[in-house]
Amino acid sequence: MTVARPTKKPAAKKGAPVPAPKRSSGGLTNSVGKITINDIARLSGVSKKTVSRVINQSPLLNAETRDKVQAIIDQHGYVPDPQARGLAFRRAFLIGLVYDNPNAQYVIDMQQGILDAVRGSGFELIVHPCARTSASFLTELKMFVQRQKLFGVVLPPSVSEDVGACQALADVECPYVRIASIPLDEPQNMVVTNDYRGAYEAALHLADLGHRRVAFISGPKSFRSSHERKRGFVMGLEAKGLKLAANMVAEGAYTFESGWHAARILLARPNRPTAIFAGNDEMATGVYRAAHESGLNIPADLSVVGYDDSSIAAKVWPPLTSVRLPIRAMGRIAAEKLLARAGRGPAKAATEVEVVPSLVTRHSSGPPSA
Amino acid sequence: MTVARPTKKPAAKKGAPVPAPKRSSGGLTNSVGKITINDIARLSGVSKKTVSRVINQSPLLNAETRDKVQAIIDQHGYVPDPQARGLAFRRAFLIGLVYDNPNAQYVIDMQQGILDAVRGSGFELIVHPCARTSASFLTELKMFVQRQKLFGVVLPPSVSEDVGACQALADVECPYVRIASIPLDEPQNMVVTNDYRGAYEAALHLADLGHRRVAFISGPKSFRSSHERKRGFVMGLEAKGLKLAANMVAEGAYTFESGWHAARILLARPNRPTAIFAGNDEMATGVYRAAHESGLNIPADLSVVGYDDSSIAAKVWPPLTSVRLPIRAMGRIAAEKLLARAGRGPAKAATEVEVVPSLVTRHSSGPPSA
DNA sequence: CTGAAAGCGCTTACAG
DNA sequence: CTGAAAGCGCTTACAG
Repeated sequence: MTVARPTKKPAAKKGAPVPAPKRSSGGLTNSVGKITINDIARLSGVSKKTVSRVINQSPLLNAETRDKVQAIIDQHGYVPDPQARGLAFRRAFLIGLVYDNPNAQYVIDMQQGILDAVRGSGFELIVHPCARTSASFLTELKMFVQRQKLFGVVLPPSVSEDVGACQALADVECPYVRIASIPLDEPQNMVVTNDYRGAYEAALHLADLGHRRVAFISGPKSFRSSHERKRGFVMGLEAKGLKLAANMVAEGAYTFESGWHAARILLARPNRPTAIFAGNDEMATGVYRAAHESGLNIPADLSVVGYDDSSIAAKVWPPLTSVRLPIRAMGRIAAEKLLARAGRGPAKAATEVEVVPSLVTRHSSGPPSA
Repeated sequence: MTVARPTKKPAAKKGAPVPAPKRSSGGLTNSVGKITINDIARLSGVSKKTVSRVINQSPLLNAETRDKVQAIIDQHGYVPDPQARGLAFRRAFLIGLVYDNPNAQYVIDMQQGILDAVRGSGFELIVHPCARTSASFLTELKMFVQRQKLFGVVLPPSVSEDVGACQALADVECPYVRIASIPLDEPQNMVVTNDYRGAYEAALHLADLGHRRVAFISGPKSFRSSHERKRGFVMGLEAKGLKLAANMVAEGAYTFESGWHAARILLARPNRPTAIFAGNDEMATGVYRAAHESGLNIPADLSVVGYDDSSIAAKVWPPLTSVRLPIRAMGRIAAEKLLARAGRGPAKAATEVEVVPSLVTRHSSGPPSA
């Protein structure tokens, strides 16, 4: 049977000892004609089932047998075919990233983090942007996950807050990890970002600088983080004996334009704020725009603090003070949790769940001039 | 055989006509117990091979038979298992995006474009960031592609310019499409971005505004686009009777910091430029920083033009004039070319290859004050 | 134009 | 602790 295959590999067929294959340059790429579990079985003189046991690290396996087979595997640089394995397992070795997030840097960082976690495990990352508001969102999500038989999916905000999506995934028995401000689910399904704390820090920072009249631009109500960041900010101010006045709050949509618009409104209020905390960096840059238009100097006339510490924060002028989230690490932890389900990866991944935001002080915040 | 499977689907077993399955809400998700090619074959009273012919749109097939089978397929919302299909085809239904690009928005847009192209085709996108400078780059690339049996890969700059990477892909017989400034390969393997033209436009724009003393910050020499953008800029200036002085050129690295540094050097030259064309937006924001530090007002004292029209362009102050590349469309075209290889997708995709950059005029460019 | 057999490369029961 | 058989859901020759 193997005979008929148009393999480019030399010899190595017909049982019996074979000369170690020429491992040219890299040593890992023994040309195109791929070596299979059957080859390894024959070469090590065991059944393919036993090779399979070695691959899957079955515990009930003679150490000697294991080592012998492993040696052959290493020698030939054999790697099992994920497709065939997936077909037999009825599950693909693919992690999905389902996102609905306008922040490109956030998504890219998260992708990197997931890939950090799967490196060397044979898993790969498949991306799936989506529109939560679309009528076919849930149907498409189910289709995607079912069809690809995904091993699991990572859900960053705001998909992570979508109850329907999580229910849909549960329906098709697809493991998921949600990344959100607060624990919305069992620990093994969560990475908590503690937005409350980040916003709390931002409040202390502004209060310590001497600001008394501060404003807040929230994200959309549909985002959990909007509420958490507001709550943390309010609590932080209170800890310093300050209050967030009702007319010092405006709702944005986590976009540049919405931040701009909201800031215009806040700056037009009688007794305008000397500092604005924006729910994310995108909106903070919108605040910059409004300040420029009003002839306000940052930070002399107006202090601005953002959230996310996205790549834009260091590039605007003046550089933006912002709350940093370890996004890449969050992606890594989320993927590790998924792998932990399969007994791969550290077991503690199932419980490690918290991530701590930290304030990065730059030049957009300073003492009030008045 | 099918009997033993713990399917949740009702009836529909044991040959013979069956009641149409309850297509609940969406109609597409008939629960977990997946329907297979065998079910369709039995239900339509043909062999599975014939069903396979319908799936793969075989031309030599009785129209009547085809319609009958297709009806059953539609009725049950049957979708072939990509894993099983891939195993038999010896090729996965996955498109890879192999990138080494620091611009997050660029990568995200490209991903979106690729997904635009594969929508409904059953293909999915798998992402693979890489480090071209890493010693194991080529080995890892080969491993990745071979192991996943990728259907094809899309290569944006600068991986697209890597001869070794293309050779490696050819070695493992993996189709690829390169996105680059100029035709580096056969048309079916290329999407050409015509950077020359975009830079030419930028030159005309600045010359028309009345600038005589203009400067250029190039990308790294290792990027083809660096040379093309410079060449186009020089030619554009020449068309207006201007020259790019040797001391008005600085080399950057397509990063914020490098743009900042290069601009400092250029602005310190005797008889400083009244306009700077940066090789990309990242570097243009660096120019902004340098201008701020020198107390130079944009555009009154210094005009700035960028390249890419990335999302940051509209958010900095003043909004940045930049050359726009239709990145999402580029991704779509690249993926279409890959699908065209399989007879899927429009045949013209094999030849359509050019993309046209366009200048987006904002407020960072104006007439020189002096 | 259509089908029965063998196979893609792996794993899951089931024996021993 | 190890193996022979059957199977995952599809397709490729090979017949007819």
